[in-house]
Amino acid sequence: MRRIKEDLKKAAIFLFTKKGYNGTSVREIAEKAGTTKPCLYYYFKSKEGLYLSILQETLDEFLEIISKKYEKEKNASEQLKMLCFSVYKKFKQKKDILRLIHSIFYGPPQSAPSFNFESFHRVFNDAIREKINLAIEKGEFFDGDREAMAFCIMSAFNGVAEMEIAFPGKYDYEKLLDRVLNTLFYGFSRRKNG
Amino acid sequence: MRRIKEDLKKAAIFLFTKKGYNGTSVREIAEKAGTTKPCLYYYFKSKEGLYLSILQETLDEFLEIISKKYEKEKNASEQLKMLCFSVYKKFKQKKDILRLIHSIFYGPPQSAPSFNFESFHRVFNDAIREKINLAIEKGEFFDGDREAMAFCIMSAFNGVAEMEIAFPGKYDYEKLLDRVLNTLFYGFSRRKNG
DNA sequence: TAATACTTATTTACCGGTAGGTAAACTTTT
DNA sequence: AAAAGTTTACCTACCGGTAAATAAGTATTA
Repeated sequence: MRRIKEDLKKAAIFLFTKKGYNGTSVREIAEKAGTTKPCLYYYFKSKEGLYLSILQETLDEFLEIISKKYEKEKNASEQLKMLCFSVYKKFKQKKDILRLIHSIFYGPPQSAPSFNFESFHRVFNDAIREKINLAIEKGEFFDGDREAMAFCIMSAFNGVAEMEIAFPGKYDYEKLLDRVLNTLFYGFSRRKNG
Repeated sequence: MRRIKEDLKKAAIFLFTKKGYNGTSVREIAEKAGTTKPCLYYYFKSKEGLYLSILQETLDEFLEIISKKYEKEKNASEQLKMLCFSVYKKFKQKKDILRLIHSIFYGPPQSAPSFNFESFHRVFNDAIREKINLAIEKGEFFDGDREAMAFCIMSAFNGVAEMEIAFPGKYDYEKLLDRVLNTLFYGFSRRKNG
């Protein structure tokens, strides 16, 4: 009964993530959902409305994960790792949508209705920065260019996620993320000499 | 006289990079080039043909840059830096097309005709790996997880490029790249203790 | 040199198909 | 019967692609 709205959303996710926004027609979506086009317009104002509601929902889920504190671990670097792995876990859950979001965010400006993803970057970056500050305070990391350190960590995370999107199943990406973070953290660790 | 083919290609680049492949119609391209649609089909077999020729041309330019040896600098880490900055310089020249390529590569599989960009990643990664091997041989870097080190460098580079695409003009990205590489190289440098 | 024949380049006019979107009728639930 | 949900049938606009006519350049011949 009240199933159709969910079915439409699922069908839209499936098709948008497979063929992109412009490459997917509302007819296809309706058909895949086992209903008809006007019904889609009944529940969502437009193709754009359906699309934006999917993006917003996904963004919110991520912001929630990132906003947690991860203070159970004692070491700051372990807290940082927990943060990254939690976001990564969510990423794996929502891989297809994230692929879509990624390509829209970095893609041609008018290739899809515009949506502001900036908060994801800002919030994630802030969370990483906070843990880095803590790590430096606690003497785990050397006191260097904190912005650059945060950038390295975020980029490395992003790199693993992108690899997984581009070459799914080719590596054990969870292990890769672990190795890469270990390498970074070791590099950032306080030196005894020069 | 023989100007039209070039004009078509330029118009196509402008529109594809602004609106994506699916979002751009051949009519628009022809119009912007100051000619007509069948003329486009005269020079290029299809919309897809025009598109692929643009991508291939760009990929080739990058492969050429990456394949250089950068052996003028004495330090391995400086050679590595030169490699990154050379690729970055090319990136800035071709920013719009790279944005398009990026979003296709990481985007939904059927959002545009398929094109194999993998060689870019492989070749760039190999070039970085080679310099890392050299840096370790020469005692500049500690002897650690080389794959992870290469991954960090490539991801950092990628991160700067993506930032520049997403937030153009917001930072001095050349300086950011320098800072980030310095931070990584310092982290990878051989320690006297611990 | 001027008319010819041939090739290349470009246009007009059109094709079938599908895009996003909607009016209005019909069916089901309350 | 009123409200909510769903469908049929349709709209206009545009899509990628092409046939056929035409224009422009070039080589050949008289």
